[in-house]
Amino acid sequence: MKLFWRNGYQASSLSDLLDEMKIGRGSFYAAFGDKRHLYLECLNLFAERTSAIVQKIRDKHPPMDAIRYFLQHSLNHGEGSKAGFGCMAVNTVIELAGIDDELALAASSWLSKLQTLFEECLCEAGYSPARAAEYGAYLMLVNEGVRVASRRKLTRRQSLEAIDTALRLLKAAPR
Amino acid sequence: MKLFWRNGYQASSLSDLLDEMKIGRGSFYAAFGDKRHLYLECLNLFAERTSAIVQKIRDKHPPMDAIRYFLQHSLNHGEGSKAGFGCMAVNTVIELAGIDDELALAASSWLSKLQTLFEECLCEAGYSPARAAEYGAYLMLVNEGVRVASRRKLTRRQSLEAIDTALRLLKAAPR
DNA sequence: GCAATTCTGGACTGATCAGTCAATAATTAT
DNA sequence: ATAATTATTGACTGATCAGTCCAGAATTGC
Repeated sequence: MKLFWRNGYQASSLSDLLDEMKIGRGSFYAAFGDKRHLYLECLNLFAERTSAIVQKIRDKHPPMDAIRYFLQHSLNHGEGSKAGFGCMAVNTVIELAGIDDELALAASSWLSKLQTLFEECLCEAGYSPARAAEYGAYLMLVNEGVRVASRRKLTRRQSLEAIDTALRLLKAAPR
Repeated sequence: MKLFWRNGYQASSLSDLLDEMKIGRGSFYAAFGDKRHLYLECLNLFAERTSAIVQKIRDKHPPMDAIRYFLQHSLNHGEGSKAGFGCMAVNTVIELAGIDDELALAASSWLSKLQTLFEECLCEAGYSPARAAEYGAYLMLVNEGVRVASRRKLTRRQSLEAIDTALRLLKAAPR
């Protein structure tokens, strides 16, 4: 999953995957079907893991803080070394839209689900359902932007400041 | 350029390019060097064309309107059929970061230049230099988000509304 | 402890890839 | 008109790709 996440679908050759997994070709095809099928599984795993992260953050923090922490998560260059990977769903949409629409759609659908999680946080924070829907879409835009930005060679500070601005503007808006 | 823009670098095979350009292999290599070199040229062409679009819009509209029109541009499914292509620079950063850092950096640099154009508009609209810098970064985040969103199968309406929200929040902020 | 079953690795296949090159066609110069 | 130059083509190369398959290793059931 990490390899696909970092390098994308096409740039991850089967040999690369085998090296990373330390298994032989036969085992791979016996266990996972084919490259594409594994990618789909990894995409689902990414979605599950990310959902779990959101849940964990929501359990510990008030909803608006949770949104901030989620947007900031995995921007640190230390933790698990996933900085610079971006979001696997965003990466998939960009790389595979028009190339493999089924995979791109799966990724896009997960993003829609994440957007509803944003909406839930907003509702919980006292926003009206209509406003929650509107600002949920806004936060998805911000999220997509953050994940693109995290693949560029920008300082962590720059990313954090942009998130800060986006959330400060949101806070100033009526609930 | 259109083929690279729509399909990305890796998914555009040389045969695809030759079919699109309607030339033979030898002519291609005589004229463009190699696939990678052509991609870089296309990236530069994309940057030039986009700069020209920004200039054109700025000439016709007050600065804040110009920003809105730029963010909305090529979201229409009629005009030149570039809807769903996203931004070639964003696509390049996502696809090629870690794969071909030189190309990814070229794309990222152009995005930085675009960000300064946003800043110029903001200054022109009466924002202080400090605020213009901050909101320029914010607008780049929004831009990146919009270009990701435009590769998903969302309705044009959804994209426009998210842009609307992002700009309304900005307008409400102090200059 | 032995046999049946499952798992594993790596040689192999055909397809496709980017890039080369020499023969040919088109153009330009004289 | 003819020679020199330039442009174009598509067959060719070696590399790499995803996916197959079978022999041998490990595991399981009895």
